[in-house]
Amino acid sequence: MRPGNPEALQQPYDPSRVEARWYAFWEERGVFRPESSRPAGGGPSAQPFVIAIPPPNVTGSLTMGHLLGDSIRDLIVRWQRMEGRETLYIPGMDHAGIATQNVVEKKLREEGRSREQLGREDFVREVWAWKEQYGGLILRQLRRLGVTPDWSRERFTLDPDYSKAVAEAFRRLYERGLIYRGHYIVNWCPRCRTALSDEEVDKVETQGSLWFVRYPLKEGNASITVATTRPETMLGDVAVAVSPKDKRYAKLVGRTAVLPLVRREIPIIADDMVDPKFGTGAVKVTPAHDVNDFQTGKRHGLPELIVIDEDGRMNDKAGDFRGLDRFEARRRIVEALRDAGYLEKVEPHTYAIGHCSRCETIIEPYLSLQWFVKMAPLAAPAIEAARRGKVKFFPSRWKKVYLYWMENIRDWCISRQLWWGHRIPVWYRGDEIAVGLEAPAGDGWRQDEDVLDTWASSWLWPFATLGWPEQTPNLERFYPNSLMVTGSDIIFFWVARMIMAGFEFTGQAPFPHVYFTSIVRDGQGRKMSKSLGNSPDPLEMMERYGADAVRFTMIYLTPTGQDLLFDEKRLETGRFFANKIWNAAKLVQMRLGDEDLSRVKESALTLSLADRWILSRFANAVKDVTRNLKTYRFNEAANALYHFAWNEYCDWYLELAKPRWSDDIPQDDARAREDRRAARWVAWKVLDGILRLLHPFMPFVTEELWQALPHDGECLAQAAWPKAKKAWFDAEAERQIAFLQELVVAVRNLRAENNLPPGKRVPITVRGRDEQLALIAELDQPLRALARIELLTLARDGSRPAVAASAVVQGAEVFLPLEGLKDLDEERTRLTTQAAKLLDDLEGVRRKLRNQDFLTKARPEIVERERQRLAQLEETLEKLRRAQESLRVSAE
RNA sequence: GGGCGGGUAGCUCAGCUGGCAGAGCACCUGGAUCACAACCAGGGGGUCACAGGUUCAAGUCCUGUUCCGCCCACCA
Repeated sequence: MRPGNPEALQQPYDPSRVEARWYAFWEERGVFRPESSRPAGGGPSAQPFVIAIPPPNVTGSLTMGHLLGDSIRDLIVRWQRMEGRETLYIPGMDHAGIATQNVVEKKLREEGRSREQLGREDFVREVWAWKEQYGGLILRQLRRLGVTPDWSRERFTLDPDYSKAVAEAFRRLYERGLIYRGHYIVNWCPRCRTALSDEEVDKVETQGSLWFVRYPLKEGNASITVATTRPETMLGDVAVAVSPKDKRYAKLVGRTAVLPLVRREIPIIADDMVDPKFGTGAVKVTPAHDVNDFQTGKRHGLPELIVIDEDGRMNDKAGDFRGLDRFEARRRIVEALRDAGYLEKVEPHTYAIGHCSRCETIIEPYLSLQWFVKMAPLAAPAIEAARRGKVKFFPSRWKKVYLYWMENIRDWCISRQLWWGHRIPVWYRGDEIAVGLEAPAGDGWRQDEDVLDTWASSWLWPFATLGWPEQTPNLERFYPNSLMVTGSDIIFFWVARMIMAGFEFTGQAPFPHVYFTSIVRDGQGRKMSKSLGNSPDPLEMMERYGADAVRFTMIYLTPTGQDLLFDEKRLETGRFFANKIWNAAKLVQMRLGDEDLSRVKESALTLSLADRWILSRFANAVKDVTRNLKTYRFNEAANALYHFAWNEYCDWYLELAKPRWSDDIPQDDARAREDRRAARWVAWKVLDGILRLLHPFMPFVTEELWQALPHDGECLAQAAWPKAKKAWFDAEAERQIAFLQELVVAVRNLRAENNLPPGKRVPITVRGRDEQLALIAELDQPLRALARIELLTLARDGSRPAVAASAVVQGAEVFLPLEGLKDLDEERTRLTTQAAKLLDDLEGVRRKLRNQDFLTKARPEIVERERQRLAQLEETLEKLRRAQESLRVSAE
């Protein structure tokens, strides 16, 4: 097929022109639909490749973190598609309960309205309106990045179908007795005014105080002193506890203390939870405001006295302190205790305080009626799966983190006191309870007021997006998914729970592999965040450097299993690389001639040494890139491709090819014309291969170039992934070209070290073995160009220039005459330094080879290699010395 | 308190199965050579955190120390 794009390749490369044009082209062709990559006649053995996007928050916009994750996912998706697998990439969004409600409430506040004013129904309507108008920005941004999910399958976690799945999951768990409702201490955010799961609480080490407060006994003058970090909760104290083993307090157990300030009488009890070594060994017990105390209270049948309300203010039970914010109350209470002589002392104390992961407000342990999922039964198969390798983590160390969490799992509080989300599918009528999405028949049913934790819907993502609970053809074909790619920061929130849900609801793991991406940090290693303002705007990055450059660079930079320290300047790597490929393609296009190379058979060509070399290197690159993709070493894959394309194909092959495809080749020189044809074909073939390999990294520029060159097929995005042809591997050609490369480098080096301008052509004499001289003769022309040689003399023996700089390459001597130069000191110094280094190396090798243990114990090929190295070093040194000698002589 | 990861060139990091320490950026020198100055050519730069050990051989494996980062954790 002839070039599809007649437009000349512009220069320099301008990503914005190219990137605007291809997305619609792919979309129109249906490239993103799984059917488009379904292999013809693909039987049941042809396993599809399925991956789901971690649904971004509907409120979200693209961050640098997304840029990495989405680049990696699309890299894999495009690669798998080119491998010929039926490929499905499922897009969608998360309704993100708290986050979204917060955003809309904030907007209302700015408008002087509130959700309470609106009421539940209108508020929810308001959020939907917001979603339609502003939501999903992130998905539109993903198009700019060039990612290719099947948009026709986009899902939202609040879609009717999805909501059905969520309610059904709840119902099944309820029927199995894995869901219960009860009064327990939960993590409460007084600002969001909702319960949270343990995972939604960030613990922050904080320098606080330990207050020692004296509680007088009811009878006598004695007292007992407790230590507390939260004096304000003393208003809710219902007991003082000591360790049953603690002799100091043994005779106080059973007696009654009087709570200071409020003068309430409370018992002194013994309980094992008390550590006699901490504080005074006596603990105030506040069942309504502390998890431990709650359990102690249950054990001893103590009342639960709530003194802080859901806004974090002291309530009516708090007497004089009622209405105060909890921290203000703390100050006042400490003050009052001090004034009344109850405060014994204050010690500095460091401890971890929980903060709301959404709004940073300090969490209040709060006694309330909530819904919970019993997790241990769900964890069991998920633990088993990880242990047996049914689910594998990359990097593997996450397995340990996952298992530790799973094995110590606690029940999950899933009710949220919000309005935006899946309303809990439970209905009440008097003492009756019914579970289901719809109200049961009959009057008087009232639905639970709360909604579900967002993660209690997204944990169904891998199968609810495919139609579960219905046994749809999609579910049948595309479940389980093939891979999950996400950040390790949501391993517990989401990954672990998806695995549990997979087993619980579908009887199998939702995916066999989980790849965790790097966390993107700024140059100083700080996590990128909106509040710090240290995250560059991804859209701006794409405008400035191109989406291709951003994608490539992020992948090129991401270390396996390590954080990624991002610096905008690094994006130049990708931009320059795109430009390099662009220019290489321009050169090749200019030199291809009129023949349609995509129809030329390799077998009809006579390949030169350089051709065989680059095809061999290309086969190696294909192997390398593919292997690194398979093992999730994406940076290595990018690296291998970068270096092959730039340092081998561009730096050497194209240079070697240039003289061969000159326009000046006479009509009647059949051999030269044949050779030109081979060079054209190989240059095109390898470039075509590079574009294919590079396409998943840089989809836009590669599609543009591929279309502009001879190509087979209509669309690079649907072209086949290159194969490393066995016949192309050619160790001999690689060895031979390596020699010539060393030779060229040696000449350039001699020139530079002796201050000869790089442009000046110099006469060079090479003395070496027949084979070496033959090789040089074979590539005579390109060598002259590469090393800027004007006259290349090959000498098997004796003859050498009288005054010359010299180097030794694999035993061959290279001479560069220095007759015209007065000062030979530079060359002398150079030779001396080189000889000294050589001598060092030589000594090392000799020491090794003198070592009997090395000779007997090292693998034979290692010993052999050292022997050869010794011989070569000796030969080189010898020749270097002769060169030194000749310079000395000539100086006299 | 428990666990995990890291410390390699000025900076950011590769280094996979133990076998001649690497890349990009930065720096220095030279260069308008007809794909590319977003380029090309050449160069300097290392106590592989520290201390032991295993091994013929250690950046790589083991032990300890130290510094940095992260995660988990109901001592009030």
